[in-house]
Amino acid sequence: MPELPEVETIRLGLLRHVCNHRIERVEIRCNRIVLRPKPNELAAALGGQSIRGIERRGKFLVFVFDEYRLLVHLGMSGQLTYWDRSRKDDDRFVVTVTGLQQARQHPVDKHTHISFYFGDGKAMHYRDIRQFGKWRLYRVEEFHEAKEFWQLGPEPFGSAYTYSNFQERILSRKLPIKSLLLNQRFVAGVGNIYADEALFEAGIHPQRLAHSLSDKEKRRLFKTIPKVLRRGLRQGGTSFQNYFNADGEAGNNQETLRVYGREGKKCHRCRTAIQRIVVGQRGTHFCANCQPRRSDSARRSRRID
DNA sequence: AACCTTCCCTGATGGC
DNA sequence: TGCCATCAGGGAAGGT
Repeated sequence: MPELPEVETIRLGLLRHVCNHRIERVEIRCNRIVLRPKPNELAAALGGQSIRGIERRGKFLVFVFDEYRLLVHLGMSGQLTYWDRSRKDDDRFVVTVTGLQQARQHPVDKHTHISFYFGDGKAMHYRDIRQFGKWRLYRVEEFHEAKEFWQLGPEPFGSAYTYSNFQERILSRKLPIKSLLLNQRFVAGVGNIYADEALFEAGIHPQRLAHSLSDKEKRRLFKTIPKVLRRGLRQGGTSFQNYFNADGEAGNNQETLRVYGREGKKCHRCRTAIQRIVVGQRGTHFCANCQPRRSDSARRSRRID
């Protein structure tokens, strides 16, 4: 489940390896991955092109070519890794246990759907077990048609991420705050893990309706979103199942998580058992003591009563 | 418009 | 040991 920190980590790793590399040949083996234009057309377009840069917006990677922009969304289990003939493949790549395992570079297997071959024994492989990833190639002059990209909300580390805008767009929303956080048009790059973590840090119950948050709570949430994302980025991302960086190595952020994946374990802050519920069809983890169902102000007025 | 549900997919897991 | 049902989840599409 690559979210902003994972996608950014992959971007930085790939950039080191493939920037200004010329693609000699594109091999596309998938038949189900959402990919536009069709495989042979996409392969033909990118053959001979050089990767001028790699950018990121939310969970999208943008490969920059002279005449094209390639949007890649890794979905649930997409992996982009660099391959170099002079480095040894690692047959431990297929991971069955979560945690600290290292993947390293892997040979093409049945889940490796797309490969860029750069020549001289170098390549970039796209592997995607659940096939929820999406690839979309645009000519530069048609890139403005990429709705899913241009409709993204503000980048949490960018200048467009301001509190006045943030609170304004929460006001009228009557869905659980957790669901709003997962909406990429609200804030770009937040997924299930970091949504739970940000709500914990802000002390807000995930089922609280967005419009019911007090100004204090909104301010806390506004701050904790970039905070937990930055921490994830510093740790090289969260490796639970399928995330590995461009060199096939796991991240370390799973060890700093306060609630995600910690059902039944003790809250680091108050030692209450972490609970798991379902909100908007997504597994949601929280501490019932640190994240009360009632807002601060509601509890105050209740006390006055 | 906003919100909710269903669906896509494979591997891990647990019950029997 | 094996078989089968269930679960995980980002986001598009369809329904209310």
